Amino acid sequence: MARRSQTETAVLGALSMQPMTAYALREAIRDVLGHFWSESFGQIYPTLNALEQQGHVERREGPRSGSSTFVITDSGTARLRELLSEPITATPPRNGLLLRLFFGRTLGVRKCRELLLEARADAERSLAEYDGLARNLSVEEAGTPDLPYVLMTISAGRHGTAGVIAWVDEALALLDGIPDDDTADGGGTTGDGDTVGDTPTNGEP
Amino acid sequence: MARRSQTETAVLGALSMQPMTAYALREAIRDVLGHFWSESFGQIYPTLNALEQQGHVERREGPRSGSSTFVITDSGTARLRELLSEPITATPPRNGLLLRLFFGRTLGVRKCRELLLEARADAERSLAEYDGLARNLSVEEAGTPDLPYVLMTISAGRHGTAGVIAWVDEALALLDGIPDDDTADGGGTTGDGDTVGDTPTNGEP
DNA sequence: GTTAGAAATATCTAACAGATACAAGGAGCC
DNA sequence: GGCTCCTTGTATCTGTTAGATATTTCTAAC
Repeated sequence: MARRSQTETAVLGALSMQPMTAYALREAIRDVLGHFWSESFGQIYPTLNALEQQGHVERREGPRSGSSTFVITDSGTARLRELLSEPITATPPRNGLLLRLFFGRTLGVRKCRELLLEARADAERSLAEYDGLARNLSVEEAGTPDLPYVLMTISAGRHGTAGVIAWVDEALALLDGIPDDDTADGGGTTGDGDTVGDTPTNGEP
Repeated sequence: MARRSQTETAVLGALSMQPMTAYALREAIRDVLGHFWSESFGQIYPTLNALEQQGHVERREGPRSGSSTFVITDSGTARLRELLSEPITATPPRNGLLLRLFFGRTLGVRKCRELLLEARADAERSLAEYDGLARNLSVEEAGTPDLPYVLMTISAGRHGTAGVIAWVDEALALLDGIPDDDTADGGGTTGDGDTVGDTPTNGEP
């Protein structure tokens, strides 16, 4: 049945926790699911209209004139259960950091090192964030039936990030084994323009 | 300058290693960069045409009539270096597994456990793949200047996958702490249809 | 020699991200 | 009061991308 809209699942899921306006929906998805999911306005509005037509959500009077709050219906809840049970559509990978490192010989050792250090700093920042979040929620939301599921997703983030940190250190060690002059930009302080232009690709007789 | 086509970078990068037809390009991207990058035909052909017009690649006689092999030019190499130096455009996260687990109370404990076990099986499979790949390349490509960079990207896959495995075990432990009857589908052996339809959402007096 | 499949080119649709435009109401400021 | 800025809120448009699909030619098996 071709390609399914993933947005539908996220929207129904968010509405299953609380009725909201489209705007609040985006905020909720960004703030709560943000570590592993994202939606844009361009998707949310058409999806809400479609869901309304199918009777999966209902439009109610919003907090101000011209605004509407959306409420999930029984058929919407059933639909959500259905969507959650569908096989996972894997999103094709697109890791800009790894793409740059793969062509690291063209990019140059120095820039690779910078990218790696930056990645580690990012990872350490979000690791602290995950830890704080988990600690807070465990206290504030203790006993909530959703808590273990939420903690699961946070744990996923934590482990992923820890993996990144471990990897960066290994990658930096690998980088240290490469002579600087083997690159397109061997650490020259001026931008570039001297060593650039050839890299004979191969020359083993 | 708004949103840049990431495809351009991957295409130029692949052509920087070897001249290829568009078809071979897709194959190479899938097989070599597949662990962290993906491209589709729908992107590759227009991108090649644009790159040709800009003089970054040249079209040569292909291996059969009507087919063409693309060769990167000097200006293309320079362009690649430029693109690699651009700031990384982060792809918005979209993890279908975590989305399902987050709404795990709606999905049901049993299905969550299935998803987690499946994820671990996948992870173990690709972990073995990464290890084998790293071992092979270290021998076969020993001394190639690109080797350390390739090993870096493989190491990233390894660490990420190892993180998934560690996480799954933690998540399964969390799941075990949830009583089965707290869910929408408490382990009934028949598909569904009996317990489905309400879930009073809360009922603690 | 005919057919099965791989190599190869090409296009179309739907999904999606991000930017942007716009309106209305509240908060602070002069 | 009038001004501006910020937040809430709705809505659309463009460019990017994934994946499906149609079509042709070459190769190899039968």
